[in-house]
Amino acid sequence: MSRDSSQTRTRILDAALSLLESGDGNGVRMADIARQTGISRQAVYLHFANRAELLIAATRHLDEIKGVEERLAPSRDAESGIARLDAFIEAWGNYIPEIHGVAKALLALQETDDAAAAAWDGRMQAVREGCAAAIDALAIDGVLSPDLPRNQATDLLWTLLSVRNWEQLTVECDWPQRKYIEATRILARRMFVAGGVVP
Amino acid sequence: MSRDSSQTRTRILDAALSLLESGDGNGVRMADIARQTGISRQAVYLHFANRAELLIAATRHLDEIKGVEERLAPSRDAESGIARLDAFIEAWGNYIPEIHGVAKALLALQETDDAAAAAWDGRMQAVREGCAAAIDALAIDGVLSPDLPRNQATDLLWTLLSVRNWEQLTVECDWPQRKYIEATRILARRMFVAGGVVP
DNA sequence: CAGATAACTTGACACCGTGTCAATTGACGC
DNA sequence: GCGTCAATTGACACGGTGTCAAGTTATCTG
Repeated sequence: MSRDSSQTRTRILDAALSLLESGDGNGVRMADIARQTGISRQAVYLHFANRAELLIAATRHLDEIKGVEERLAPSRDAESGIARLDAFIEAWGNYIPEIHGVAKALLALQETDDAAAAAWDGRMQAVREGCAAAIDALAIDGVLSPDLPRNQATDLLWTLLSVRNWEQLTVECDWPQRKYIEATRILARRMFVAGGVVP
Repeated sequence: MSRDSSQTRTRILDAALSLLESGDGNGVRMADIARQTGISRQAVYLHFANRAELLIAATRHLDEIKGVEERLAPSRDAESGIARLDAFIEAWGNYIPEIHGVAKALLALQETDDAAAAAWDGRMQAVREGCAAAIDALAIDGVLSPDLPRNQATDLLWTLLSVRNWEQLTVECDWPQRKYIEATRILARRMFVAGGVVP
């Protein structure tokens, strides 16, 4: 079974991910991925039509490996709205560093490639739904800050939790991951919870 | 004086800016800029060593045209810390849309080009200083939220005011500019002002 | 066992955008 | 007239993506 197509496919994806995670993420060429996989550059094109498609598949592959779904379960099971907000921030905020390499590559591709833009957009919409659910949970509890319409609050939370913001605070400003989570949680509480309760 | 070098230089910069402002900002090639200027592609290279240098010069040129300094004056002249924070958010927040095209191009270049990265970093450090001054003004007034060290508060405000966040809220979420300013101001107040006063 | 099938290889090539080089033109001042 | 300098034309190298064609090798099937 050394000639199994789907096996080579996952080998390519694994190779791509390892290169994207280590390294800057931007300088990963098709030839690099091929070399890392141990096949010819052209063979990569037998499995993926182009670079964008490969990167998109890589993010899906990464999600499977990392298990996003299970990570988000606690936030869905939270009892109160505030607990849900906290759990979501914690789950997503701690997920970002693990996907950062791939995210950055996809983010860079976004400007020039429609497929990549669509793929990234899809993933971000999923995050947005998580934000919306958290905001809704606050609203149901009656603790959502009254001056903010739900969808606006969702937009804001979503923006707050962007990969770029994580990048700026941890990479640029050298914050440890814990502090990032802490600050984001406080910021969200003060912004979205009526009365601005601080833990 | 039709053969004045510096005059052609500014014509190139003007052309580059007009292309960057309209259009996506990313798909602006050297040939496009040359055509828009009305000269040959090679002539552009007589004035700028490479694309990065041209874009950097374009941002400086833009700052001159738009007059950043004058815009920031009100925030420096503010009486109270809170007034200063508000004025700074307003000044910078309303400046972003005007520089957005160039900013985006420079931001995209950042990953691959060191000079572009340095140029962008320089501008962002200037913004950071504005943030630091606003936070300091709050601290002097004794109204800075006590659980936040000054430099951390500065990092946070700086992140809040990033071009990416503006982009996400206005372009992605379709917020009108006014609402962006409003929400950012509220967010900043609740986060940084002790007691979380809302205007 | 023959032969089809599919994965993969090698090598060449087109395309695009950046940047470089050389030879030439034309306006200007001295 | 001569040098200078902006600018032009045209060619070309480079790097990265994507394509194409021909050949190899292993596995399944009749």
